[in-house]
Amino acid sequence: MIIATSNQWVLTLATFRASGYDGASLADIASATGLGRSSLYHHFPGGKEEMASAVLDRVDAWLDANVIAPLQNAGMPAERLDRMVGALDAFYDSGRNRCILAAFVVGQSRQLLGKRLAAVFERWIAALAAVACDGGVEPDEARRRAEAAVIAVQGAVILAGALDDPKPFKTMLADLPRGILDGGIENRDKRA
Amino acid sequence: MIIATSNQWVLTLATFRASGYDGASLADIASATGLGRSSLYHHFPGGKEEMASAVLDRVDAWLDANVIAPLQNAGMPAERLDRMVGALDAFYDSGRNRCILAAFVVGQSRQLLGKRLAAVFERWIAALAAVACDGGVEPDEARRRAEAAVIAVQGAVILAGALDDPKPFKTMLADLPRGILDGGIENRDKRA
DNA sequence: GTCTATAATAGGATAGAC
DNA sequence: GTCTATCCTATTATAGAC
Repeated sequence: MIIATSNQWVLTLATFRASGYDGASLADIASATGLGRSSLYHHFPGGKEEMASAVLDRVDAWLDANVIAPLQNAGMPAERLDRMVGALDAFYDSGRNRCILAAFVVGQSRQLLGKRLAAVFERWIAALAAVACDGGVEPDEARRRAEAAVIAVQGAVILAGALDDPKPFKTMLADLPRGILDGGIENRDKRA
Repeated sequence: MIIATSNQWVLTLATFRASGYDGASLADIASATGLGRSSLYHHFPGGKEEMASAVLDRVDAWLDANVIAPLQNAGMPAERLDRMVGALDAFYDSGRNRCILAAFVVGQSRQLLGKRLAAVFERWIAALAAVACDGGVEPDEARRRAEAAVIAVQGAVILAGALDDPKPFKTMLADLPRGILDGGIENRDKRA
């Protein structure tokens, strides 16, 4: 299927990101990818639901390759976190893109994909908590900081989108490693 | 208009919150409020767009009365923040409800209401920053902490919704005042 | 694998009786 | 102020030619 072997899945992702599941019509997806509506059904007999699921498959794989794996690689905790930060900066275009996970938590897609969305967040949080543990943080506190980091990413994407200004997202990303390893941003205004 | 003078606007709000603007059909709103579709048009000749705008009016008023005003009232900064925390806990039902602002940032409602959504966030951030200033925080840092607090609320609602678990939201709310006044959560694991 | 054509339905909106 | 009936368009989905 073409969406699995070309960049067209990125265009489909962009459509769902901007419009949500309910707001993205097949005409929108057809227009974004350059395919006819019938061609979409050839690749995804299950219709829009299968398209959204396929996009989530790709996002899942992207997260594994660009977030989970780098967090688990060798290196100092701070270096591993920096790799994740770089990947997130690209994925969200420094805050100019919405989050597909947040978009899918609303409306019909919540019923269709809710379980998978929870699993994605759980995996991300677990990988972040493991890095915090490697950095010497107690397990319970590591989990709290990992949740806080994921919360910060999601919230910053919302705020940057609402204000139409990437700054809050950039600030959040810059503070993220310290939040995991030092437990806060208490030293930010004292740094060089 | 009945939605402005009864609790039916809350039911309309709930529909938009759960389904987003594009996902909430007039049949859904009619069913939630108990009104027929034509009755809705009697109150809102502008259709769904006007209904969403009216809901946002009410949310705006709710924010003024329950968040902005308490933050500006007399009292210690910590007490003012606690009042906001209590209001947010009720509004989001301890994390079981989605955020209408986040829902409206996606899809068609973004085009319709984007400017107003930005204004709501700006007002909220400004009020929080003022409290931080009253607590002795420098203006630039106060603004950063205020943004971080709003980000935390938005992100925690997303995560709690995705995990179908209110815990991340409750943890976030408990840490919010410290984040504003102390600049982080560095003392959480040391508290009683 | 992509297209045109077309069905079938859902959604937004209006008219007019009561 | 609410209802029934209706219109129109958008949307999902399918059939079948190429």
